[in-house]
Amino acid sequence: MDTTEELQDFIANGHKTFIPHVSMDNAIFGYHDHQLKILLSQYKAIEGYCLPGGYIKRTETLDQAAKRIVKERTGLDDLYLQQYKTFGDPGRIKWNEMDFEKFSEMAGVKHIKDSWLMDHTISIGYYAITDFSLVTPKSDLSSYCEWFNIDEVPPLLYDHDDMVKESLQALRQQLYYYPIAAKLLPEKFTLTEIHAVYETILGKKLDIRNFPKKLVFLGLIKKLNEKRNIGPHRAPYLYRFDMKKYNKALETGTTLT
Amino acid sequence: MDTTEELQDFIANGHKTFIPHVSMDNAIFGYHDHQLKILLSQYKAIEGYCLPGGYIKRTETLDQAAKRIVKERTGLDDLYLQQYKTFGDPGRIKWNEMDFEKFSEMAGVKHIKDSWLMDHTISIGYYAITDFSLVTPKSDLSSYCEWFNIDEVPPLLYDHDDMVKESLQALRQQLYYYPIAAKLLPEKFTLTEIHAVYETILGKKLDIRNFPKKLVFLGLIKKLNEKRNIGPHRAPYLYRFDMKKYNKALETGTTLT
DNA sequence: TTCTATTTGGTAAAATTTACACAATAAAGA
DNA sequence: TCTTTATTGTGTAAATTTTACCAAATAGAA
Repeated sequence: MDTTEELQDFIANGHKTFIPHVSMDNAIFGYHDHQLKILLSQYKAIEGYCLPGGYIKRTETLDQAAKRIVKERTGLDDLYLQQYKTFGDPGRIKWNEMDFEKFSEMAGVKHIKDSWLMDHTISIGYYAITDFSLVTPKSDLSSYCEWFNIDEVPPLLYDHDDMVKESLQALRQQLYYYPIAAKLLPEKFTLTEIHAVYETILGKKLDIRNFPKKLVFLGLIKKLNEKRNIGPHRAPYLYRFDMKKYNKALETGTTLT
Repeated sequence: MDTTEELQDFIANGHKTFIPHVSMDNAIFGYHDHQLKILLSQYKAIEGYCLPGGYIKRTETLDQAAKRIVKERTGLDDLYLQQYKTFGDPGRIKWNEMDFEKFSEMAGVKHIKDSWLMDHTISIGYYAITDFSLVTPKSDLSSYCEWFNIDEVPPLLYDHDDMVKESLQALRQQLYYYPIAAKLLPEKFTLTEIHAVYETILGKKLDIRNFPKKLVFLGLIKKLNEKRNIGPHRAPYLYRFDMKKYNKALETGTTLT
């Protein structure tokens, strides 16, 4: 939403387009060159950071909603997306009087408290991950948006600390099963690059010599007959993901380490 | 709900107590003596089976809601409960004219279609598991409830086939990490008994001699200085779960097979 | 006392994971 | 052209874990 009119219409009539009482908050992770970040947004009316979120259209699937909301913030279409948990404890959103006042003022709407937005709302959690160098976070009328290093995330509003913790846990687990790294690397990549993806996301060291063995043995990545010349030293071979093998491994349940 | 009055009040005023647009459907699994079953319910007004479900009170947490809904059907308090996925695709619930008519008639309410119940509703999925020999399924005014063998589940209404599939998958995965078997066995049990739990839930054979090794090695179960005399053959030792070790294993991420 | 049915302990083989060292080589600089 | 530098590629032995089995132990029935 970029104009006050749109926002006012959303407050007055959004419940006709969107499912009331149900929201979606997305943990959008970004990886690039040994760094893991997460996208946080800050409402202009309310002090503090939270995960970027939105509402679900009555006509779209949950996956579509997640994709749309993530695209609104990142401009990207092709990220790895996964539902991980739904949050709905009573009192998960706590606004004080000043929050209401500021929001009322910002939106130019009087009876905010009576709005469909202010009734008890659960939140479906998705996480996403992409290369953050491809993204210019998009702010809108009511919030700024910005990347934070994963170990420099400030305390967040509502139950969003939980969300970050649980989504990161889900991401780390699923890195072993799903071709997540494929969305974070160019089509052809070196072993050093994919090694860095795993080390950074998992937050621990992995032996560079042993790391590729199983990946190659299972056929999940394939060595190409090409090298990349990147400096005064031996040139690394390039590799590529084999999605067919990955899907087969998913079915049979074979897993890395 | 056991009376027509209660049902009518629920239809007219339920949205004040419960969160509208949000429901909960529970895959309640039952294990006993090599058998895995699931609890299905059949509306009296509507043809076909589905998972037992309910709505979430505005004052309770999601876990509390799941516990309450499961208790309504099983009478039990102490089952293993876990959220696994939320479902919310448009058109997930399809009622035809006859369904509306029958339900109207059963409830004695005219304008069912205008009710809060009939608006687009998402469903939070929990699964539960317990010993089915402890349970007498409770039916109520609008539905019967009954155990089905897991491999004899008929096609279900709505998106509930998906729910069974995904919840079973989650159960099987989590059996490796969480002390689920502890809720399915007496406090003291034999290796043969716990072996049967794993084989039955996972749906595959596990070598009886190798099976206990890791469980015992990790200290998750502890051998007692007691035997149980059950027939004309060597008496098996009894074992007990060590919950402290289990929780420690959960934190450090050690896993079975 | 013998027999039956089941449990238990143990061990060798196979598979997987871990630890670790040095040769190969692209290109920058002399 | 040769040397130097920084990184990548390959291989193997050791340690650990998993798998596949056999034979002894034993409670109670016959």
